[in-house]
Amino acid sequence: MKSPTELTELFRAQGLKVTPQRQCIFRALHGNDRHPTAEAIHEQVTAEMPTVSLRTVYQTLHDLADMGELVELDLGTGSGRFDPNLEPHQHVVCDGCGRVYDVVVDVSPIRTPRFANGFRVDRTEVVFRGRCRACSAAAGS
Amino acid sequence: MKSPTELTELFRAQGLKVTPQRQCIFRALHGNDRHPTAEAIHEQVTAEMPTVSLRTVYQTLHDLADMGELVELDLGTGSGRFDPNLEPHQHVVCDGCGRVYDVVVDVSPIRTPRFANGFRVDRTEVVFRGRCRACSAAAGS
DNA sequence: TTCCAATTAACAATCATTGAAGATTGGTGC
DNA sequence: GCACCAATCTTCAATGATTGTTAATTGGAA
Repeated sequence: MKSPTELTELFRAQGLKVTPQRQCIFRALHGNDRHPTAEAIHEQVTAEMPTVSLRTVYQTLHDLADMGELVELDLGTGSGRFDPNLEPHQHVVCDGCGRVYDVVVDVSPIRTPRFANGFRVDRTEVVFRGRCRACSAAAGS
Repeated sequence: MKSPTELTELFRAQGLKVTPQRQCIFRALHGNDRHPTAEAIHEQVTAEMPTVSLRTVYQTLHDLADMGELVELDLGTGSGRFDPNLEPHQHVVCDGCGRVYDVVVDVSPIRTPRFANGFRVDRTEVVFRGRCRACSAAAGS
């Protein structure tokens, strides 16, 4: 994702308004590697601007995703997550607490299958699932 | 997933009751490679037994998943899906219609990363996303 | 046939997300 | 600076998937 300053310019260039709410959301996302949910961003934003609605957060998050500045993730943790990291990378998901971490692994050795039925593969996702140390200890086993 | 007959024995052996509802659900799942949602199974089941509730379908599906006879999938298509195919395989998901297909690809060349933070990886999922022929045509591009 | 724990159906409730509508406000043009 | 209008905001209702609760029903062992 671009920096808040660059996003401001980008929004203006597209005829979109740069509201204080949006700027606050930009800041909450910038450099955020926690794969936040809309709810998480909303909490962070309302700490600074208590009146911002969850609806506005969803709206802006989707706007950014549509512009390609964010990637929306559905990793089966119950709610959508937003990733400002646009570099090629994979995700590690804890089955216990749902936390998501980044990893960079070379997935090029996976040969993309070709399908007789004309399915066109756009992208290959690799997800590593397991338990973080804390959840591993908590769950026993 | 085991056959309906084997599941009947398995349930009895575990002190669980084998009701007509459950047997009907077993049959709906047996050999089903469509990665059905609970809703889809419910439709199939009510065609035969109109009074079976969606709640019962969810319950039985989760019971089977807990017993390891089904794998619950969350592929970001809006609702959970259930896969009776217990062989190692991967999924192909259409971004347009949400349909899910199976593929077998060798994922062994992916080296499971080791983490300094003690994260223990249990399994590696590979998902191919794109569009089936019909959705590809419909979306243009 | 009896009996009880397991199961069921019905219904309310939850959670994440989206739709709608009226009030507010960036920011361009004067 | 000021007016104006489309873009944006908040509020609140609605949706869809899933789960909790409870009272009634029913497998299947004794």
